[in-house]
Amino acid sequence: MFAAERDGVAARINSIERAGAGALIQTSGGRRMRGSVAQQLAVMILSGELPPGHVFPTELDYAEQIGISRSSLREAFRVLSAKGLVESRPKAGTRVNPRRQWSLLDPDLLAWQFAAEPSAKFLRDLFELRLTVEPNAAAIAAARRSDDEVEAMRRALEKMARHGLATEEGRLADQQFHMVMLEATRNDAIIALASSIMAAIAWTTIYKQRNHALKRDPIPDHRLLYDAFAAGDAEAARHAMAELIRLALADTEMSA
Amino acid sequence: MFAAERDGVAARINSIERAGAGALIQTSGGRRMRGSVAQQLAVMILSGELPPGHVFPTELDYAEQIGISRSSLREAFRVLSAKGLVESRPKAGTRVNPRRQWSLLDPDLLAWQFAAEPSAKFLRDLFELRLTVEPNAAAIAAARRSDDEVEAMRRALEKMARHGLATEEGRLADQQFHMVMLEATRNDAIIALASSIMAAIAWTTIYKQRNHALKRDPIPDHRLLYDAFAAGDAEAARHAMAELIRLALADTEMSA
DNA sequence: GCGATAATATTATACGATATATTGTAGGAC
DNA sequence: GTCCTACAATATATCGTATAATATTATCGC
Repeated sequence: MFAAERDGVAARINSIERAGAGALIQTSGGRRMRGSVAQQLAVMILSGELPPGHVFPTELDYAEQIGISRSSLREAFRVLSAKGLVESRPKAGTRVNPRRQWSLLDPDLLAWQFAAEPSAKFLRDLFELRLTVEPNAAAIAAARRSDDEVEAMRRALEKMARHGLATEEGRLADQQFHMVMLEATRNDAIIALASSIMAAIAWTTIYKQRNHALKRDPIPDHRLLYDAFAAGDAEAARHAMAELIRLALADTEMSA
Repeated sequence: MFAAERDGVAARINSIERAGAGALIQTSGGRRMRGSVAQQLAVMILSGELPPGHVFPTELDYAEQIGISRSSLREAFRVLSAKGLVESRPKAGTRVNPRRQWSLLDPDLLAWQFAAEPSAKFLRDLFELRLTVEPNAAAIAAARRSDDEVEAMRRALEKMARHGLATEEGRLADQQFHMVMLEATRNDAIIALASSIMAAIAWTTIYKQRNHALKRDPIPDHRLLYDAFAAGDAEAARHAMAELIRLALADTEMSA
């Protein structure tokens, strides 16, 4: 009832990557309570405004400074700490961790990165990781898929072709297409990784697409992948997925 | 000063995967404060004792029930929420999320999984992910490595050969060997992923090895990988890394 | 100058009170 | 009879303060 009122795109992405990560995502919509401290702090850290080694003021001071209670600030710090961004120690204060300890692939961190215009370098890194993981995942999936999954992908592909990626329904079908394939790997680790990266990258592709619509027709790549998947041809699936990702990368770079 | 007093192995692993993830890890050493609620709850959820959909008692009741303050319980819930394990909503209470929303690759979650004897299925999934990611990472690294990194890996390999994997120093050198290679990829996303998985898997291999020491000599595999890396031969590096992981998998399965 | 010890600042935890949001229910309109 | 609207109950969200634990820092003694 209220989710539908929000920006459809943002709401959907959120629901894909995490049906609701507590108060933080909820407030990211814009209005609602005045919290969202964790997100704001995270963005400041990720953007480099608060560099590694930076020590925050004491909890009491900082809470007053940003106008929230100490309890709320502490809970925000706990969230950031859980994602490896900061670390709190008695007497020493709370400080920003070195980048190496950040959980960069955490769904929330990914979302927050993209909320603050990710660096081109990081985007390339993500695509390189996709190019590393997903073709192999497609090969595994093709070898293990069930007939039900083939059918589910066929339906998703059909819906995608009917609506096109310019519509909400079409993009949803696209996500479903990839999600079914991921689940066919029967590998929870791969599913967790690929789904969050995909959701994060969907952010950019979608919001870039607002300016100038995608010219290329994405259906042929997907159909090739589907055919390999349906045939259970692992190598063909690997190749088709790699090609699909390369095209997606080219699309985002072209529009950058 | 205090870290050295703890169990060397556990302390090192912790420091590798995250130099100190707040109070939670600290308490996992055994003593210290009576918190560690987040870890205990996480283990219960990961082990299936608290299945998805389970709703916790109200914060007031539950805090009293487990003997901590409501503030502490809330902070613990925030940590779990940040990792996608639970979700809290006014009036509805705090409930366990469906597995699909768990951040399985989070360093802490991995550590906690392994603390509670991970399922064989999950271990296989992780190795399959490693087999997907790391060979390609090795290939990328070989293409981009600097001479300094070759030198650093040579030293690590040498130290590893001198001490053997039965010693603390030898295992540390092993970790360094792999870490240098990962950093040579220049890809933050790949580094974040592979390092946390490696750290998690080191848990099992180490503690299994306490029972019956590893018979196989790991140096030859590593030397092959090093040679490919030093020569900048991407394909050879890919192949060597895949072989190395397969052997590691065979070791853990043999001892299982 | 160095080491042990005490002082101190800051986080960690605890507790009670208030604000706020969501859900479930009841009531009314069509 | 079904749907929508308004309201109330309840649980989380936030707040403010007090106490305990602890790591750093400084001081004192050797």
